[in-house]
Amino acid sequence: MGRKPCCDKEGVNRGTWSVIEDGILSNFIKLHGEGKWRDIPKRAGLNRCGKSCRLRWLNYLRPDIKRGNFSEAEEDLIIRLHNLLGNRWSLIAGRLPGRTDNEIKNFWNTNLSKRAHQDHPQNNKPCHPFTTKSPTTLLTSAHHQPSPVIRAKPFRCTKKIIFTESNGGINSVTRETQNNTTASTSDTARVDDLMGNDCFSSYGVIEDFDFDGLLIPQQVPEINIDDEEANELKWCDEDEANNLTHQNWLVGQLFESAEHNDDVDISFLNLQSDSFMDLDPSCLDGKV
DNA sequence: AATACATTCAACCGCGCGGAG
DNA sequence: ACTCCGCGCGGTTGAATGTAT
Repeated sequence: MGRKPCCDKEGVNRGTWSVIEDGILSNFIKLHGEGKWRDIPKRAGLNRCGKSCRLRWLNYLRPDIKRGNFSEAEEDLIIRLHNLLGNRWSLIAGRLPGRTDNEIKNFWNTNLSKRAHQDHPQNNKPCHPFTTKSPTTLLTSAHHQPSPVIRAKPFRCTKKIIFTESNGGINSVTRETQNNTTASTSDTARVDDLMGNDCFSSYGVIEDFDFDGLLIPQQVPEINIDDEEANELKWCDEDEANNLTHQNWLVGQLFESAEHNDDVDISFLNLQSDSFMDLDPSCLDGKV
């Protein structure tokens, strides 16, 4: 049985939206709100597909859309986030208020991807799949190939505590992520947790992982963490990080899975090259 | 001025996911 | 456990526009 089409394509307007159609859709959504996209064309009196209405509203008609050229700060953030997340445009757009995933995707494809290719011609591949190499191999190869892209993969952990810097003080945010926890977080929220509003400027400590000291002392020996902190992963701002390690390797990311709140993703951040590298899950088998 | 070619970006398309029943 | 449905996502297309010849 085939998939039911989103609408009857016969006799439905397609292509560029007219000013009148924009006005009808805007007014309808302002009055009745978003959602039920399949019903909106009929209710609003538009001869359009519901999907087309949704796209037009989200990408163009929403009042909070920011139009115009991307600033340097926005470009920089897009590049960093693309490094981290790959082609997950909706997630990237979630970090850029007023920008849509479609706009960012177009901007990347027409501008930034070319620049990235010029800067690192060997790294123009799309987001690579999660590797099965050993962590040691990963660390070694990452030094030679400084800009791999991570694909987040979940790891199970038992608990984490994150401290975030805010308004000059330290606010603590505690979350217990044990098996069968039902709390959920969006992808955007988890990126917020990890990156802060200023992208890598936050300071935090993540602790109580059942990693048995696997990661820090053995796989990232350059990091100055003593035995008592063997189960503690740190992430800091760049100045702090440069003071911490001669080779500028630092555990940089921990992702809470949106689907499984008891899982996290781990990657390493190379602060010299701003590149990320993920960790082979097999090394954690039986450890977590 | 006319034409060809390149670039941009709004819009479309198909697929996958999650919730409801 | 299964199907159906609505929604959102990422890849792709093609019309509009810009630039070169």
